[in-house]
Amino acid sequence: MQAPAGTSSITNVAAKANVSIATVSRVLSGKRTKDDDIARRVRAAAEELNYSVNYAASSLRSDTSNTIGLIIPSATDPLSAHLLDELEPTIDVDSQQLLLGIGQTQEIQEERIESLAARNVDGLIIVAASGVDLAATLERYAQHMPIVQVGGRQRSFRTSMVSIDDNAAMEMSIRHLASCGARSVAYLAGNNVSFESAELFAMFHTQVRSYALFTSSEWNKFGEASVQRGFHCTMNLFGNADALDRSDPATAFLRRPEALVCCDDTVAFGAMVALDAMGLSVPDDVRIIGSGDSPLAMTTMPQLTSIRPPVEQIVAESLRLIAAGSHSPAHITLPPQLVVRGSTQV
Amino acid sequence: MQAPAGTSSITNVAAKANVSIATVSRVLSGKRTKDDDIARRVRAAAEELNYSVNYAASSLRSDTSNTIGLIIPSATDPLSAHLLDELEPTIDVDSQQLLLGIGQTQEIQEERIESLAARNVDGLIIVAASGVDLAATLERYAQHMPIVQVGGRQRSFRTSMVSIDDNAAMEMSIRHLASCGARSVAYLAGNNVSFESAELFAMFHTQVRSYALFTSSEWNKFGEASVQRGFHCTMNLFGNADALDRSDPATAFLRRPEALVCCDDTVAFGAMVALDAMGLSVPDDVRIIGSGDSPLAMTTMPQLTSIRPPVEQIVAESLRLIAAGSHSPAHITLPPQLVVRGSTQV
DNA sequence: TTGTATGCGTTATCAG
DNA sequence: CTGATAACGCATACAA
Repeated sequence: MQAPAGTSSITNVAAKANVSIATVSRVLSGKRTKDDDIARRVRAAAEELNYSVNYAASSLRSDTSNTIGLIIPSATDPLSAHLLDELEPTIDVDSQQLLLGIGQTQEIQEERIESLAARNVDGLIIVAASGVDLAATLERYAQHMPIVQVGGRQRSFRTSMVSIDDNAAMEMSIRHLASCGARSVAYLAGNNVSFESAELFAMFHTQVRSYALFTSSEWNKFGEASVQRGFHCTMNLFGNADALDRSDPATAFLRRPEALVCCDDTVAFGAMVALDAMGLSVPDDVRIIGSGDSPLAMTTMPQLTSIRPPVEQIVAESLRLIAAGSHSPAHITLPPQLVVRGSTQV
Repeated sequence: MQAPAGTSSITNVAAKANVSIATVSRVLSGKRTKDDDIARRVRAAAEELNYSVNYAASSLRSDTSNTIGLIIPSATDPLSAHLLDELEPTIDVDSQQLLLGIGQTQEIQEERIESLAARNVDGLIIVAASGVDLAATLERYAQHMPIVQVGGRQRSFRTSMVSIDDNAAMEMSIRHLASCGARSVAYLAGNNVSFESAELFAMFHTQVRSYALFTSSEWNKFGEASVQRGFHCTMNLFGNADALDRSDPATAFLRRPEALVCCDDTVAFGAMVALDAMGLSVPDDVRIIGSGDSPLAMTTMPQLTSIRPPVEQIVAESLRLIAAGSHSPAHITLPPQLVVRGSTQV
């Protein structure tokens, strides 16, 4: 029967191994290189007593909490959920732990930053909620702990930033659509309050021109990321085009898009439902690209081509920057991956 | 300019307020009732110095970490995500923090339990991954900290349990379908390796009989929770029934179900796509009920009726049990809610 | 009610 | 490399 953790302290281990507590501390924390009889005795004693360090004491003395903080807007936010799933197993290997804060608003996110800073986390990773600017608050803490912002645009020279290259994603998307034979394309863009959406909207037009595709100002709308929005936008786009098509099939692609770029997978789902309802075929009549690579993207018919955020690299880079400390902030931009599936290819 | 947290300790506050550190500690921790000049001076000094307690020291001294642990199988698991979003703001109000562990397998979940126990969390909430039995591991720690298991079936008299009354959900579902005019019903059940699925399968049949509905053993299948599974099962169920229907419309409901109960919303999504593809109408021809009340349930056409887990109550009860301590474990079963939407009602 | 003094378990320092 | 000891910041028993 094992003794429960917390029952025994370093003193018990020291006694059992016939060494001083200092030696036990050194052996178990790896600050002692040799692997002689003493080291073995200490490890054996610790094992037998089921000893594990008291983190409170360790943290108090060494001023490092073996804890990293993560702040996200919501666990139902796909990017945040993926980050969580990727981050947790990655950090736990070297016996660190994850302290989580969740908040959608500027006020709550700032509150969480302060809470986690008060906990003396060894590093802080933040996914800012849409429309929230944390630069001022973060700068106040940047000298005391490494801070990594994931996504977003606010630039600070005191905090690190790991962001996703959405422009590259747009380029990849348009290039792919062109190579699939699409001659015209529409963009169901994100919410227009955000600067990012506007920038992507411009990038869309740049790339469309660059690949000599056609688009129309009437096709491209800002809006929320929901299935319903995708459905309604698509119904409006294609709803009364059928009659026109018959007039001249050769120029039909000028009256309705042969491809849809969606700001989000859910929008793409709605679009696919609408196209199905109108008897249009994906990908033969219309090619569709989503964004986020949600698990559901693989479960539609056909499966949805989607932009996958580089979560593994984001996590790896964030942890690297945190390990590097707060005195070497860096701004890193990572390209996402275009996962090609049936919605753009036969 | 505010001084960053962690710069000043209780000693600084005591000096500035002209009192002893003991008094500061008592005032700030609320163990001193009066609100006289001393209390005001202390609070003012703390505010001015932007003081916040050193949790490591506090934890070491008082043997309580002001931290509660949560272990979930994955952040992309809908129930876990909802739990996170509900739990985090609820606990943070009294300045506790959330330590998160994620693991899909027995081994990893046990590892997380041990890690969090070593961190001396004030309480542990666990969503066991499907097919994982943590009873043995949990019992080892149950005397040292309050443990609440959410969902699942393993019963232990040392740990608390808050579970969802799936049987009640099934009863509500079948009753609702009967009241909507369905005469026959099929069940796209969950994975058959789990005891819960088998029990629910039995409950389905009991309720179907109780409401005098018809079902067929060929209709009801175990399977995974995915859109594709829902799609294929539904295609098989209805695919070749059209020809038969014309033979005798009065008994058509014996050859194909007029309602579908799905173990998961994703399965229901797949079923809706399949029905749409076959030209069958929801809810006129077939009524559909999902489970989980995922955000996407509101974005289908028509919107999906679904079983919503009582997340708010789960969180409230879990925290109550943790506050009550480890010496009063309880088993609580909470009824879910049937959210009626367009997929079962016109 | 207030202040003084002790100890929580660990790591850092320093002398051997 | 090892051991003895100080110090981390706080909460609390105890004395005033």
